[in-house]
Amino acid sequence: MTGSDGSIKLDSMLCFAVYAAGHAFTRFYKPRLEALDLTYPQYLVFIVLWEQDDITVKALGDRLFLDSGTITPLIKRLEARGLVTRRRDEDDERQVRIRLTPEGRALREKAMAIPLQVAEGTGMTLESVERLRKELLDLRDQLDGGSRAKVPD
Amino acid sequence: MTGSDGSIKLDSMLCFAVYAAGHAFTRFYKPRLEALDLTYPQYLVFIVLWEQDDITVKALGDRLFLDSGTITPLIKRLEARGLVTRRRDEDDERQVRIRLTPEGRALREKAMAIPLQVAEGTGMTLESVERLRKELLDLRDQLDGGSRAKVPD
DNA sequence: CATTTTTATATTGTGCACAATTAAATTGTG
DNA sequence: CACAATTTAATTGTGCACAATATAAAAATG
Repeated sequence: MTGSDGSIKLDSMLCFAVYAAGHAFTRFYKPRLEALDLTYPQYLVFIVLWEQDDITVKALGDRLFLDSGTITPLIKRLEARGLVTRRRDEDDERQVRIRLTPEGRALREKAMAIPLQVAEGTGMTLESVERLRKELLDLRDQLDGGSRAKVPD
Repeated sequence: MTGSDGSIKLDSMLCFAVYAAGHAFTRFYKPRLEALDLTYPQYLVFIVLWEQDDITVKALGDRLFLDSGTITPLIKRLEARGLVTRRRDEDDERQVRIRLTPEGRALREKAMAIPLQVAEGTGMTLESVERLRKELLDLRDQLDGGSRAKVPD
């Protein structure tokens, strides 16, 4: 992270490598998501909804590590396009449940081609992808779990 | 990336691991950058400027993989706070050169403590940090270099 | 050397991302 | 049960991130 003189070196910083790789992924996805007319974060929301329909804003946020300030407007844009519906839970009116419309469900077919393109785009083997993914998962847990994980209060 | 039924699984996607780790880093840096009153992207700009002062907007963008649409307003905010100056290059008036003010240069002292905190925050050895960093660098190059690197036009 | 082409920066508009705040519903507690 | 504390979403405001476009300067071309 620092040179021998104590200076901070961009090229040796892990955070910058993560930051730049993230942008590269977004750029890579952009043309592939144009057929679906989705942004990358919107695509992630659909992946969650295709896995589990009828989910609350809270659960969606927990899954994607995003809060309502990000999710609410994103979902409203999808709702305006008729891809999802938003409805208050009848038993707990604090919660808003997100559901796929038939149109939103149908997007899944168009999306099926993308994972292969991404796999090819990374130029990595399935094994090295899996290893890297796991390392990043541990890193994330370390960074926002911190010491709490080891010493619970 | 996909399950045996062809479904897309968030938990097996490398892109999401990168995305989530990036947000975790930003969250991790936030309280540490409060003493400098800088955002994470602003901090990256200063790291470049501390390495090489008197740099053009273009060169800064190349270094951080950002375009003028991102950098120009960011720099203007730093200029408004008296941390940097912007001036057209005399020999090539298309270019704008960014320079540190004494105040901007002084921030470096306050920043020196951060790298160690981050190193501790990751909970990783220097070797594994370096290995992961390099893998992400290759991934980034693959993703936005693509096949062009091998077959130039 | 006039004209095209390229390069560098700025601007506008859209969409995240998140802190801080607000509002409403639910849960916990005396 | 009353009332405090917690939970869930939405809202407001700030700051990236980037596509598309505009503008001006410099370089390339015939």
